[in-house]
Amino acid sequence: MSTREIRQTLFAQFAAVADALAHGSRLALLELLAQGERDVETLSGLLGVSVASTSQHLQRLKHAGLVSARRDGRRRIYRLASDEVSALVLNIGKVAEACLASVEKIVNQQLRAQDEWPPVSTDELATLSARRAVIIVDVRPAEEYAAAHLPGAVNIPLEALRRKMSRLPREREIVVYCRGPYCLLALDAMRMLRRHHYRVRRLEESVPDWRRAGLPVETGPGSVRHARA
Amino acid sequence: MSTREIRQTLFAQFAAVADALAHGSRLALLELLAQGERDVETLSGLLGVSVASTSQHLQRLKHAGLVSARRDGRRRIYRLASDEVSALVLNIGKVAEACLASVEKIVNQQLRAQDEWPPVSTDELATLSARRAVIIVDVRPAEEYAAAHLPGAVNIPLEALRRKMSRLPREREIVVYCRGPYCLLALDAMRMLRRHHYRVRRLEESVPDWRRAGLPVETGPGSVRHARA
DNA sequence: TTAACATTCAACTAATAAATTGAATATTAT
DNA sequence: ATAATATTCAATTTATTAGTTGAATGTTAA
Repeated sequence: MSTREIRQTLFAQFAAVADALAHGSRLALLELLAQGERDVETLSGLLGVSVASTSQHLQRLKHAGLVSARRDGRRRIYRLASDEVSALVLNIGKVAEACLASVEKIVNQQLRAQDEWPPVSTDELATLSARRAVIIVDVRPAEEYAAAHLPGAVNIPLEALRRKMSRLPREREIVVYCRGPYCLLALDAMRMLRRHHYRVRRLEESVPDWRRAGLPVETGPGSVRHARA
Repeated sequence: MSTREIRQTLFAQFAAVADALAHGSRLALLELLAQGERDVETLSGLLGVSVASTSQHLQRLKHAGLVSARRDGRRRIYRLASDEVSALVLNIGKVAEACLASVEKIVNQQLRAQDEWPPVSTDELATLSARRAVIIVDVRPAEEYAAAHLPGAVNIPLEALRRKMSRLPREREIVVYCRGPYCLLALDAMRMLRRHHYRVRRLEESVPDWRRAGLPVETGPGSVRHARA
């Protein structure tokens, strides 16, 4: 195999990975799978895309090696091949922000502008959390919280927030997080909490980043105490 | 603009970036442009792809915001929009290595296997270089060396190496580098030097990484002394 | 065994992409 | 002005892709 052939083969394979990423739905699927494994129908629902279409996108991702699948009864459960994949998706987002004016505009006007205060950094959160100065709220769906969440975080899915908000004390600052910087759940939560005069900031990092950084995550469902009306 | 629309727009734009990367020739173009700006004809020659095709690939990259172009006389000079783009290309390579068995095999058998000793790390090189324990050899073409090279490196393009090798002292260890981990120039150089009983290792990082890490690079052509027969 | 279910497969349509060719454009040199 | 040059544009062919529909597969529950 000549030097030239090796180079061409390598870059062609890299291109195959990029090709697998080259569709909005597939990127959204990877963002979801970064939170934990899921079956096809659930993904289809969360995405708002037909089951057949979702299945085919998942198969393309699998063919590119970015996800793997296993059977569980009559369901097929897909999972990310590696946390590196979600880092790659974030990297694409970062480059898109840097290189595409249209993206930069959306991010600044629609996402960043909601943040009256700058997002909390991972380091800062560690400090605040250690001296119990903040309440960490995970606003993702219960399944994703159960798969992995930040140590000490409580789970209040966005859809339940209005109902359960009253349990949150107003004295302590609240830090919300969701699936990552391009997930909008935390922004919606922040807006809602601010309207009710909570002090709330956002954590940009999320579980996949946290785990990739070698920091510990907790697993298991939210407490029954919180889940009761 | 609804939350859902924002999310879909964002991911669609991210997908456009991935789409721009989804071709072997375009990834190879980005690797070349990461070394410094270049005109279309030169890129076409280095790539071994027709001028028209090269031009069209460059335009797609430009449309995605990954490169920019300026005129210089009758030439059109393309350059990377940001060093982040070359980091993204490396990230894709890394994920491809982790996720695609075929890539992992090629990298291990064809690239890594050539390294009898592990590559030099950036930190190690800094130490070795500070006490003049090594000679750093940049085996890229002269234009790329001139655009930016590691401090203290001498330029011996691979094609000139056989002729100029004798100038290298055998007492000191040699560290070679080229365009990055997926460029094969340094490997060829290493093989050639080892056949002539030089002690030689490889630096995996390259100029774009070096610069992105905030380390200083030098510019300017190689010395006349070295260029003379 | 049969029915119900989750997922995949196969076939189809419409849209998009890659490479090639020759013409068109813009800049410099004569 | 005119010729030469570097690049882009336009048109073409061929191949690939996304989404839809309905049938096929494989698993569990009745």
